[in-house]
Amino acid sequence: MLNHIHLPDPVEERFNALEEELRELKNRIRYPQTERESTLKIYNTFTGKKEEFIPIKPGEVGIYVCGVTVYDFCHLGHARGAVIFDVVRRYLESKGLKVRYIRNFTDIDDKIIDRAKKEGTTAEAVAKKFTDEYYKDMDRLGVERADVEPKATDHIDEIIEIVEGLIEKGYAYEIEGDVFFDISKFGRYGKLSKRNTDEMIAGVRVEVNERKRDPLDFVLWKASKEREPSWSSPWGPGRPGWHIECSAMSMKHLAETFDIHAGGKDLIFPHHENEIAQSEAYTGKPFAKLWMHNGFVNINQEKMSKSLGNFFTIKEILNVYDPEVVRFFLLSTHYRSPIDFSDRNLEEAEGALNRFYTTMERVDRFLTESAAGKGDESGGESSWLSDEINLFKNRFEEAMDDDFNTAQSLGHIFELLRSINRFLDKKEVIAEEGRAILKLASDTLKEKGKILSLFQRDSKEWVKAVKKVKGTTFSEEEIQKKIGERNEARDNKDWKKADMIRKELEKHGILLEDRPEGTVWKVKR
RNA sequence: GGCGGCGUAGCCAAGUGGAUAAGGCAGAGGUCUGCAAAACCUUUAUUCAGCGGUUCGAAUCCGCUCGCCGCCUCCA
Repeated sequence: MLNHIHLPDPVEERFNALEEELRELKNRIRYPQTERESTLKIYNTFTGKKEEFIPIKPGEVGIYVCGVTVYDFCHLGHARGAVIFDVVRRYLESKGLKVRYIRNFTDIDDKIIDRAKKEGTTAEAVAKKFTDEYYKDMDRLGVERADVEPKATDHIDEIIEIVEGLIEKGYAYEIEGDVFFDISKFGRYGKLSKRNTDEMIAGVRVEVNERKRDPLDFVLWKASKEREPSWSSPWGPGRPGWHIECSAMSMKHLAETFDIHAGGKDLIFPHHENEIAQSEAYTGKPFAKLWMHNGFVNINQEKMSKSLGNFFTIKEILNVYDPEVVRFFLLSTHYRSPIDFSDRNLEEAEGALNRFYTTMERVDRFLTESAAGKGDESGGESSWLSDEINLFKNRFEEAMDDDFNTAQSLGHIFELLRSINRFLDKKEVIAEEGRAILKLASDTLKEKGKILSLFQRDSKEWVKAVKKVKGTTFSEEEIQKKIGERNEARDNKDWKKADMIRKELEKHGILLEDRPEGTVWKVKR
C-alpha cells in the first residue's frame, strides 16, 4: 500500500551501485578497444582540477602562450614551455580542432633597456637580436611557428586604449606620468594564485613605492626617463608596464574571452594574476577560460634560472645533444612536474631514441628487402600485430587526452616497438602480409610521433646526426671502407683481424653490429 | 609567515579509489652470434616517505609527522 513512497535503503543503494559496476565491467569485456568517447581533460590552474575541455566555439580553439622577453639567449626552461605547448597545439589539431595559436614577444622592458645601455646599443636592436636567436633555437627544436607572433611595441595604441579605459572605469590612477592598477577595486584579485591580499601586504618582499595606493598595485604605464624608448600618451611620454601587453595582444588576436592561456608556473603570480585583473576590469567579461602552467626545469633539484645562474642555454645543450634528444627529454616527464636536467637524463633520452631508430632500421630493411623478393615463405600469423597497433592508437590517445600525458604516451610507443621487434624476430612471417602490417606499424608510429615532433627522421639520418653532434673523427666513407675490410676478414674467418678493426672503430666512437642482414654502424654514447 | 606542489624499484618515470603498480636505463639468466652488439624471452617494488583514519576496497581520499622544492622580487 505504501509502495509509492520510496525510502532510501542503504543495502539497496549499495546493491544498485554494484550492479552499475558490473554493467561497466561487462561492457569493458565486450567492447575492449572500440571507439572510446575521446574526452580531453586539461588541468586548469584556476580551478585546481582536471576539467573536460569544451571549446567556446565548437571545433575551434584559441590559445595564447606567454612567450619570452627578448633580452638574452633562451635557456632550457624556455625550451620546455615552447615544446610543451607546441605539443598541445599539435595534439589539438590532430583531434580535428581548428587551433588559433598566439605566442608573443615582449620586446620592451627594463631588462632590454638595461642591456641596451650596457652594450651601447638600442633596445630595439637588443630585441631584434634575441628574437632572431629565439627563432633559431626553436626551429632546431622542432617548435612550430605560432599563427600570430605579436610584439608589444606593435600594440602601443591598443595598450593605451585599455589603460585609458581602466582609468575611466575607476580601476586605475595616474601619478606623475605613471599609471597604476588599483587592486582594491578588483574584488577577485588573487583568485588564480590563491592568495589573499592582506597576507601579501604583510609579506616583506613586496616592493614599497610610496606613490602607490596599495603596495600590490602594479604599473600599467610607465613614464620614461630621458634617453629611454618612449611613446607619447595621454600621460606623457612613456612605455607599457609588464603584463598589459599580453592583455592587449590576446584580446586583439583572439577575443576578450578565449579558451586557453598558458605559460610557465612562475608566471602565475604576478603576471597572470595581473592580466586577469586588468583584462576583466576592462571588458567586464571573463578573460581566459583555462589556465595551463608548465613546471620548471631543475638542476640538482633547484629551479634553473637566470638569477641563480645555474642555467644552460639551448645552444650550449645543442652543441652536445641532438635536438631530438632534448625534445624527447623534455617530453619524458609530465609537463606539470619538475624535470631534472642532467647529462645522465639526456643520455637516457638519446638511448631511447637509439632504440626507436634501431627498430625502424630493421623495419625499413624488411620492407625494402622483402619487396625485392626475399623472405617470402608462407604461413605464420600476423594479425596479432595489427591488434597491437590498434591498441597502441587507443592508448596513445588516452594518454594524451589525460592532460597531455606525454610521458605515458612515450611509454606506449616503446610497448609497440617491442611488439614490432618480436614480430621481426619471427622467421615464419609472411612477406606480403607482414610487409603491409609493418608498414602500418611504422606509419602509425610516425603519425603519432608527429604530434610530439619526434621520430620523424630516417634511421640513417638519425645515426648521421648523432655522429655529427658527437664529433666522431671517421667519415662515413672511411667507416664503410673499414666495414668492407672487416667483412672480407670475416669471410676468411680471420677473426683476429676482424676484431681488431671493430676495436679500432670503437676507439673512435663507432660501434658495429653484425646483423643477419648485414653490418650496420652506430655512434657510441 | 602565507600559498602551492612533490616524495613510486639501483636510477629516470607513468599510474591519483577497484582487474596482474606502464615504459625506459642499469643488473641477472637464457635464445641468437665466430665472438660481440642489437633484438627477443625470463627475472628485478607483496608494495608506493612514515604513522593513523575513511572505505567492502587506498600508492590514489582525509589528518598528522618527516624530507625536498617552488611562488610571494625579474623569471618559462
